[in-house]
Amino acid sequence: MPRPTTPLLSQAGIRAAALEIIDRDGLDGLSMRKLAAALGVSAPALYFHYPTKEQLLDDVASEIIEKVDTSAFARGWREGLFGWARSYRAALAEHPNIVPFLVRGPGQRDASLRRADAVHGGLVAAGWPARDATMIGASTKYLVVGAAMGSFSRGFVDDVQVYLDRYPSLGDAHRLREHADAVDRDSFEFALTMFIDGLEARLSQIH
Amino acid sequence: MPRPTTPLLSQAGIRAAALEIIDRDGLDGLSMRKLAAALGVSAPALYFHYPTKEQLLDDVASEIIEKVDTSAFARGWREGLFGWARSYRAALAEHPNIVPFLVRGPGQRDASLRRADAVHGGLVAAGWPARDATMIGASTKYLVVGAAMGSFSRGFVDDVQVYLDRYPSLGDAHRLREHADAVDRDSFEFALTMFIDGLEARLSQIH
DNA sequence: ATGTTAACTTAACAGCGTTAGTCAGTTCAA
DNA sequence: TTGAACTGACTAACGCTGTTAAGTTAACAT
Repeated sequence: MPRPTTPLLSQAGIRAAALEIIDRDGLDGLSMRKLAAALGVSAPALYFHYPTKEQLLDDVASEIIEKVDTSAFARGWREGLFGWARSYRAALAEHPNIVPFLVRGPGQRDASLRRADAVHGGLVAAGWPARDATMIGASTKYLVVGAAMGSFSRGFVDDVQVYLDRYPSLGDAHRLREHADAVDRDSFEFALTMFIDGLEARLSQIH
Repeated sequence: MPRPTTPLLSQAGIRAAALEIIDRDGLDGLSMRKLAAALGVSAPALYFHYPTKEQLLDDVASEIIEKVDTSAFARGWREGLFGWARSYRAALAEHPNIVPFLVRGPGQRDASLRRADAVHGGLVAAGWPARDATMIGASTKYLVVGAAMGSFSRGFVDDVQVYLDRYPSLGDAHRLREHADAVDRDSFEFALTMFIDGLEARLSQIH
């Protein structure tokens, strides 16, 4: 079956199938052979569309970052920071399994750099010194990434037996997971609020 | 060469060699064969001492977490939080390459659970509501993990060409790296301070 | 009509974690 | 002192991985 009339593959289709597998089976659960099988094709066929697995994952990662919204800086630095952080976290929480990969290259991914620039610009425009703006951007990223890694880690306890053995009275792992998710979500909001409260006090000291 | 007079391998020796390789070649750079070669032994010999690579890494991770110090809570929650966070971050920054693995199981690793308990206890003893204490612990971990992932990411730019192509005027990648490290360190301190300042305001509201 | 490119195929390579089976040195019981 | 059991290594091999090479034919350009 050589050169079909209408192409079987496209970059977008490959990305979508890859992300689906990652969401379902984890980052390690994605192999080129499995991906090819899901697309009804042999593994080397993928290499006609993507030079390496790394490049493919990089594109998937960029697609996710592209959803992060920094527009809230139009309503002030406080709103901007909240909006960016929440949107960033939400984007990662939607695909927790890819986070460990996604976090590798935030320094070099274009979509990330554009957003970092927007954040920095929004902060400086609101009266923050450039050096503070850099640290605020980095700090917020720490919170987002840290929280995202938390929800990523959760995936490893689907191995629920570990918990059931330790807390035999619990019995319902679904509840446990939901609880952990809620703690993570609340803790993130908490951390973000405390951090921004601290920032506000500092800014009022500066001016 | 079967069963030598004095054993060639020990769990501690294997862990040390593994960590050395991880520090030098990255997490993906560690293979059982390479590790065995470094120890002057064949790969399957390792399986006599460790049942899986995962278990080995888990032990290495625990060894690192074991260095995290929570004793500063004896001097109050503020000092405790600062001390814990800094010690935690320092422990991870010493071996950035293992961080992505280390972060996988903080919920199940015993060394982590013990420290989480100490932190929670220290906060509650200082007058924080239990629910807040949980969120404070989680939030601080987010900052530490996020910052650690940042310094982990740095490893991927040893591929300096990426940067040199983009900023040809820079020319000295060593400087760039040091600069990034400094930004990370300062941003972490900044984030931690802002966060704890926010906490202090909140605690004074509670009481 | 012909040559080139495009999009797939199967076969294969080197490396991975891991298992099976073998073997000699050590330790302990009879 | 001998024999059995155990220990700590070995080589060979399995199935998996990302990736490359070579072959095949449909589609497109001249």
